Amino acid sequence: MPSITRTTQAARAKRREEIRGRLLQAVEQCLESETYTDVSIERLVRQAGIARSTFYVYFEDKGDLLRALAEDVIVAIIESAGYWWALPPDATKDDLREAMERIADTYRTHRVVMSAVVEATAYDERIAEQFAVLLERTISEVAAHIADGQRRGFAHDDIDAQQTALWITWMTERGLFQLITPAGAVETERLMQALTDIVWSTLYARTRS
Amino acid sequence: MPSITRTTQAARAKRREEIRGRLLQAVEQCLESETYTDVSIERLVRQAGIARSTFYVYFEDKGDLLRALAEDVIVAIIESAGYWWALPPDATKDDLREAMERIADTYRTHRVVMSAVVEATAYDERIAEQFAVLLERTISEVAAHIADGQRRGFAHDDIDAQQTALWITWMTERGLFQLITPAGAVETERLMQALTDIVWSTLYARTRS
DNA sequence: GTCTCGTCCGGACACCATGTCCGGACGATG
DNA sequence: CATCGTCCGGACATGGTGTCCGGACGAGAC
Repeated sequence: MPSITRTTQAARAKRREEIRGRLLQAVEQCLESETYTDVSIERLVRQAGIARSTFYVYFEDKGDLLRALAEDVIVAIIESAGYWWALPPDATKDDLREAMERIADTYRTHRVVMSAVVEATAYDERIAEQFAVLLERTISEVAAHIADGQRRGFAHDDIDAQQTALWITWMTERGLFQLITPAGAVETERLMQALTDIVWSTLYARTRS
Repeated sequence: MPSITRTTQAARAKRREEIRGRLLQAVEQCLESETYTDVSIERLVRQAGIARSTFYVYFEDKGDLLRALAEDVIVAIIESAGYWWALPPDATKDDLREAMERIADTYRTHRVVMSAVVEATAYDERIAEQFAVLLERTISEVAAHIADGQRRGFAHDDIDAQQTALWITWMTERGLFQLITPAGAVETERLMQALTDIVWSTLYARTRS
């Protein structure tokens, strides 16, 4: 007879979550000192203190683990980006800058995972797909924001909402990645101001004067 | 006694170039049907019709081969981008669009190699370095163009030339990559028009009226 | 107290790609 | 015919991956 007490199941689930959490934590630690590509499952499980064979009980492969890690981060980014399109029609340039900086902060907070995701996106199809969802979601939100602004008169009506949304999203994503890259000895404040200026002059400038 | 006739040396060099060329050609062919990461040296040399051991006489590794391939392409891109900052002070928006489209054409022409380079940049340090040179070179050219325009009155003087150049370059690079990516069922014309609009309203718009 | 179940460990295995090395073949030169 | 440069083919060590299995162990079941 299988032992299916409620308490047993709960205990099992808890233990499962505990080990799963150890793995997620371990990969973040590994990513502090190594590139995602360079992280081997061997070192990963040693860091987590579990057997290599056990790893495959929890995740298909390294990519699966990263996808699990990325999910929460992507949600956080989408949420923080929401402050932009929630801006009121009469928002000032400073309001826009603050919204942009909020997104940048989220990127910085999750810098380790985001770097790995961008890296893996280059050659792991499934991660690329997941990342594409983030991009597409953002693009459609930006496009909707522009179209809404055009109807309500706070955005230029002679621009192509869809295509402009593409470029602005690509630009922002790429720039934020540069922001969290080790090589980037960038001056964050001036950088974010410049991004704000570009978006402002592209979308709103001529409707305020 | 070693045989070092002039004709011998010339013949040897020619043969060397011939094999080297076969390898460069083979990798381009492989990249038509496979990702850069998925290309194995085994298949590569089979495609080129040489022995695997011979490969290592010509290149250190796969990355070395790609770097060799990328060099020419990068030169071509820098050259085509030059048409932008060579635009006269009284250039129209259409002139700008044509300059942008020229860059896009170059990207498309070298789509196979550029895709591989962007992919490899994610995890191959030395290729990343090479790609960074392209970016930095472009950024400084754009920055110089903006600064020049500010002095001569054809560009907005209330923008940060350096930081704006960063964003515009990142945006363009990322967008052009999307343009050559298989997933991108993008409408090229509208897309390039939108890029032109963004750059125009950011840099020049208020100086012409 | 013993049985059984779920779970994890440790190790073995086959597999694959990489980079190095070497002996043999071959052609061109002196 | 000896020599040199070059390429081929194959062997080898290395290191990572994903799968599999026997054994251990704790916690309920009876």
